Amino acid sequence: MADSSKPPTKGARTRATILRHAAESFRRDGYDDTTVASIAQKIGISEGTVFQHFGSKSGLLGAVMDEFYAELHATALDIAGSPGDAEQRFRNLIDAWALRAERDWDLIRVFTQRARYGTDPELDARWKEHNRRYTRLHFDLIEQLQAQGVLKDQVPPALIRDIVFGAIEHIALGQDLSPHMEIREKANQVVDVLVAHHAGQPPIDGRLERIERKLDAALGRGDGSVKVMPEGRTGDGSAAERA
Amino acid sequence: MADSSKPPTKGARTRATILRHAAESFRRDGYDDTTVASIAQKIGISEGTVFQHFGSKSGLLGAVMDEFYAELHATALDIAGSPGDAEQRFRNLIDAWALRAERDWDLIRVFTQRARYGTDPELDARWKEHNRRYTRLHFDLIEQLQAQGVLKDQVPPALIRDIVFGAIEHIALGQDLSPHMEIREKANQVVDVLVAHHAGQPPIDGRLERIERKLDAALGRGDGSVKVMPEGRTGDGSAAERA
Amino acid sequence: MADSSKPPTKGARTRATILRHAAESFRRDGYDDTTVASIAQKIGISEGTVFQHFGSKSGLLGAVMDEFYAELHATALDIAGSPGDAEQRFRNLIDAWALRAERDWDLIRVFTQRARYGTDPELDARWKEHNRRYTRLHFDLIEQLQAQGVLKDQVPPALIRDIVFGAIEHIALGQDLSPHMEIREKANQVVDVLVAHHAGQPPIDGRLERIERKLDAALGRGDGSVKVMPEGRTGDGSAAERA
Amino acid sequence: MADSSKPPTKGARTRATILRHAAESFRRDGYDDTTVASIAQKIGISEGTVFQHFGSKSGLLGAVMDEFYAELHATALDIAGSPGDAEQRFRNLIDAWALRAERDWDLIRVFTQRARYGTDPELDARWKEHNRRYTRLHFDLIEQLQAQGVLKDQVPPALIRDIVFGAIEHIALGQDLSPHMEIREKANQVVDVLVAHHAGQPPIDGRLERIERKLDAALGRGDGSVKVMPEGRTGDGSAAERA
DNA sequence: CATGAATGAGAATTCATTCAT
DNA sequence: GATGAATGAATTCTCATTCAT
Repeated sequence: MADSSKPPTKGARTRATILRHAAESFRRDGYDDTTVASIAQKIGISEGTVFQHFGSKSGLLGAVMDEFYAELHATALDIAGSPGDAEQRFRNLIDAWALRAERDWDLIRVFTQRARYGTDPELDARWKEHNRRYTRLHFDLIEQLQAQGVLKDQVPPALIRDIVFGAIEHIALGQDLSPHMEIREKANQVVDVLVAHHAGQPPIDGRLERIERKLDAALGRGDGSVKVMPEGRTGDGSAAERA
Repeated sequence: MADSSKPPTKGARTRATILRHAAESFRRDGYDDTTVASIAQKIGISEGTVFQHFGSKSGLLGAVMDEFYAELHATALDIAGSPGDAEQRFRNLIDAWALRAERDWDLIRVFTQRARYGTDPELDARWKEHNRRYTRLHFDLIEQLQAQGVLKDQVPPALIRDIVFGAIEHIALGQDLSPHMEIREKANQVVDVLVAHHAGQPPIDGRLERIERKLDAALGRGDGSVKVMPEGRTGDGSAAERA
Repeated sequence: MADSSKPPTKGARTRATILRHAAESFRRDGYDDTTVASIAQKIGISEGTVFQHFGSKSGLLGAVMDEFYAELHATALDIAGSPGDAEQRFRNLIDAWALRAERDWDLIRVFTQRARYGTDPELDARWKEHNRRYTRLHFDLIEQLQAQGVLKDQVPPALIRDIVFGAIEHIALGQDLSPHMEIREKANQVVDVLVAHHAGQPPIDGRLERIERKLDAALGRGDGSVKVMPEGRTGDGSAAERA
Repeated sequence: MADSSKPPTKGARTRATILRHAAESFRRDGYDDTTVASIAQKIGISEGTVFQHFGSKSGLLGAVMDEFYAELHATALDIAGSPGDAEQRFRNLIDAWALRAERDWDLIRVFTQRARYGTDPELDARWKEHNRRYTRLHFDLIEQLQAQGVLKDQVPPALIRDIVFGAIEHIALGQDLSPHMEIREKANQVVDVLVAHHAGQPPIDGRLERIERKLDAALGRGDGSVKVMPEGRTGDGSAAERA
């Protein structure tokens, strides 16, 4: 998608300029209240030029979408390919999306309205394609995490994806227009809910601590054995029982 | 919600007819591709009449929305007020919504596109109001369930709501146009994910209680720390044990 | 087509006004150089009103065409139904068309260009229907005349129609823009060509008569051989004569 | 007409290619629905190139027309210059045109619509010039045939031309889109109608013969003054009679 | 010769909406 | 309550055409 050759044709530069201004306008005014004329005028080119490059207004939105997802996907690829903890990479992936939603929700909102909730099949198909590619990265990680027991493995990966993305969207939508959205934070919480060892354990943890303290008190001991549940639904406790 | 007066004025009947056809048209063609003229024509009335009754096209959509939510809320009220298990009532509530989504997604889609993703503040406000009223029922139950330990209580109720509804929407959107949508089934799975005793804890809980009781007994104490999960299907095992 | 009820609705009056001005504009500027805007403006109505009444620009042309043919057909019906000589009625019919072509060729030219030579199937169908109805009158007379021997009966009626109308069109086209077109005269000649006893004979006939009379006088004879060709191919008599 | 120089310049080849595709497109889609862009694209050249060669879209149509008439005229010249019967040559000429109409009516239709019924004076002038040159051949033959008595000589040659071509056009137009058009056959019938000895003259002939016989008898002579219609299938009888 | 980019001037529509009757 | 007529503003999109390179 990025042309690595140095000299951008005049056409390519025009194209990029249009794209930039179009995105801005869609963000600010929404799709319906953006007119091709206004974009062209602001750039100082002819209206026809826009149509020559993008064919139609919705084609223009499509191109803006392409660019958005190209960038998003590149970032996501970096994260997914980074070394280290699968869970962390998954969290980073989600966080990257949440960050994006925080920063550019107005644009995402337009994509969503026109492509997914709209009636333009072409645009919808285009969005779906982007999404498939993008979500595949998550999918892979989800499966890995399920294998590791970090994510519950009886939940279909697609459902986990729906929960994460659906919830984030709902959250973003709820905070409509607020300047300081806390989407990232909430997105993180959503992941917490799904990650097994976080999944409501705190209370258990609390109780475990209490119990441990009682035990310690009763037995006169005091070590750090409480970080039980390293992987999730561990039969571990049974070991204690057995004892 | 239901007009208890018996003789529906001629005007009222016209109004109802318009509403019915408008809903149908919105469902089938979406908002933009529905014209007031086409609705009027199909009914055989004048375009002006529609405006007489609803003021504007978006007012008409608003009215369709009102009707939809009136019915939805009535159903929800019934469920919420039904006797029995809070969890079951919660599940029924969610299921009712999922059922609705399965049956009438095309209409919900229009509401969402125009009210939530759209730029009409009035319509959005109207939707928000309906949603608030509707979601309150869930909210209450969520809080109850958290108190009962069925739902993790460290997760803010609003987040749980966002997860449930967001996920369902995502699912519905994904199954676009498919005749046999499995929204209900998936919605149920979403709830499962959120309900604590499915989250891997049950075994732990049972053990914890046992352990704590034993300890208390051993230590000669008897506080109420165990009142956790009064409804949870977990206490059971312990009861058997106690016996 | 003509509404016999007296009070023309306001709508009907508007419609008629549009029609009148549209015809004028099509005549003067042709189809392409006529804009709906200019028509509306000249009348002092909104552009939208024109579209409300006629749906589209080509629908407007269609309506103009309808009116043209309605009038034409009415006239033709009168002529066809008038008492007297079939040949005369046929000639009058053709003459009426030629007169029309002389007076309103600019409009007919537009019909022809758009409906018959154009690419709008709807318009073409509309024209064809009018033409069918109109030409049927000629057809009937042609058949009658063939039965009477006035028109050669070995020529298919449709061909006679094609010759007459085709030739007139060709003539009209050739005299393009000339103010004093002699279409009627030429149309008459075309019919002469087709009518057997006129088929070029008149001048010859005159001479022949003269010659024959002189000869008879010179030879001292005096039979009735001059009533030649009262109906058509009368040469027969000569056989009798010979005898 | 044909470029006798052997090595066609690259430019010339491009020109020819454009011409060929343009003709094809005009035929298939008509003038309005043909875009210069589509032609260029199909050939794989730039839009500008087309304008380089033909100056304008209507210039392109003009060039296509030139080519068409060049070929047509060449054929016609051959026929007109062929040895033998004038009537036969006339018939062949008409037949060649009818054949052309059968084969390439879609293109002729475009010429007619744009040049003769259209509003482009330049194109019309161009067409008229071609037509003049082409029709002159017919004209000459018509006059010859009239002198020979094959065609009625009191009918102006121009009218005969209008009848023939007008009728053929009408016929072609009527058979719209039909795959097996019988234009040639009908065109032949049209000529039959015009050729004297078919046109009801036999009776006149009969009388002329009679008269001549009377004269001969009266004057005691017996020359070949009957040389009228040397080609006509009629003179014969008289010869036989004379014998 | 050829090109690719830019243009620009419409022009036809569409439709929600108003209002007198 | 209902209607029919009129509105009118706003917008997308089309394409032949030009021109610098």
